[in-house]
Amino acid sequence: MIHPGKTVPLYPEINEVSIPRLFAYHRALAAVAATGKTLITSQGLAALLGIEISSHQIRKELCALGPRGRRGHGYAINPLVQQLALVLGLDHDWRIAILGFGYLGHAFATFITAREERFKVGAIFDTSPSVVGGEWQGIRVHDSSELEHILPGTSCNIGVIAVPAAAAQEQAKRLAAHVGAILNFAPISLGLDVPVIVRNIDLAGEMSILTHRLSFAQGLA
Amino acid sequence: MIHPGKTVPLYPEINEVSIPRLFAYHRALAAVAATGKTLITSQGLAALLGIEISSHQIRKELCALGPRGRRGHGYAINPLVQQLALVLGLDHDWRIAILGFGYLGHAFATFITAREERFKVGAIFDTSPSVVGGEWQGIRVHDSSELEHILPGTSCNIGVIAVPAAAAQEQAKRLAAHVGAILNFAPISLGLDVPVIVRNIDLAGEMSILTHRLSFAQGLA
DNA sequence: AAATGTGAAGAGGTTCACAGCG
DNA sequence: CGCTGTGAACCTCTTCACATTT
Repeated sequence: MIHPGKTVPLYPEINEVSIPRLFAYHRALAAVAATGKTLITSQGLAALLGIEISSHQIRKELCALGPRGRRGHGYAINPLVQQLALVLGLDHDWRIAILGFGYLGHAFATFITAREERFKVGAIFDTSPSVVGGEWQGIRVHDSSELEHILPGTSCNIGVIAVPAAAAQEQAKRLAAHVGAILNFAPISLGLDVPVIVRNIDLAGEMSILTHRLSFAQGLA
Repeated sequence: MIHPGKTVPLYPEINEVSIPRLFAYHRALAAVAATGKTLITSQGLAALLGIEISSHQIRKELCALGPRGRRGHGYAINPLVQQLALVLGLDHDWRIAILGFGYLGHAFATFITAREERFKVGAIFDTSPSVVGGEWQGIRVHDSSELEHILPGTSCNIGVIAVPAAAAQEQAKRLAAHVGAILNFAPISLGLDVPVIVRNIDLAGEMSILTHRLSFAQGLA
């Protein structure tokens, strides 16, 4: 049922865990569209993505965006790409503020801008004199003390915490006042009192999964 | 029931998602143990970790390792730390082979060795002449072509793929012949035919969660 | 009395079977 | 007939309530 007055469909019913998959669908479909193909089936898309995702799941997740397929034929690629871009917020650019421009910050900036053209780096901050004042892709690296001064003029709405753990808490607090979402690489839980969307990347935790499973595998042998 | 002859308890019933939390418990408890405390309750541990984990969950997960608490009192810290170390495989060192020593490989090496003393970098490979032949913490950076020659002598059992997407597939295949587990930062699904434990770090996917949720939040406003 | 240990209920996500359309 | 759309079963993980033990 569509409520009168509500013309923009929202998608709260999409599982958070499925978002990265939708992102993958979007990439794959955009690539296929570029070859001139206009129609694809859920099985065809599954084949494109490798063997890890079933056509069942693809259908379920695409259907959650609003039924768009033609039964017996498949999905028209172009509308689907546009729909996915809309749901993922990839119909416009995102400016990212990077806090901490050591190896990690640098790696992230390079990776993410190469990966998705909608992701731009809008501001870079660091505290090290050897980095501050330099440039990356024409973007000045500012001293972190200037954050409040610089950030409002950059229209960044996503921040990335790539500073050492000791500095993360304080810098995250200051960052949270200016962005709506934070990707955090620091191994601490940012105790933020402002409502901000936060994702933590737990690299040590990922490693511990590997060591646990390897230990268990060795125990079996 | 304990089977005769099986003296080492295995822990297949531990949820994979709980492993990073067990790792966090281990860290926090080890830190507390260093202060001289010998007893802690599930609530006390929850307080140490911040507000994100309930004492209920901590009890459930600790209990899955085998009941070790004293009702009415709490958990003896030292045995618990040892038990966690055993389950996580942190009772011995792990040697990590890093493929790709650009900014990401460098950042990962620095981060992970600082984070957990049991994680050591055992080998580093790259293809860039500007990096190959150099050293990091006394470890030589080898040319990737030497992988088969060097890796067997390093006793590395975990590999990290930090190379560009274009090179990831081929390098992962070669790596998989020598390690039991791989942490993959490349945005492709490594089609490996060897049985290897793989964890994929999907940074673009994490970003897409943020953009989706931000878009949705803006749609509400 | 105080905290653990644990079965049961609940929530979230995936897989399945098949109904529904083109 | 082919492929999508979808309710239901299923599985995994979290939360809860309370029995149990010191």
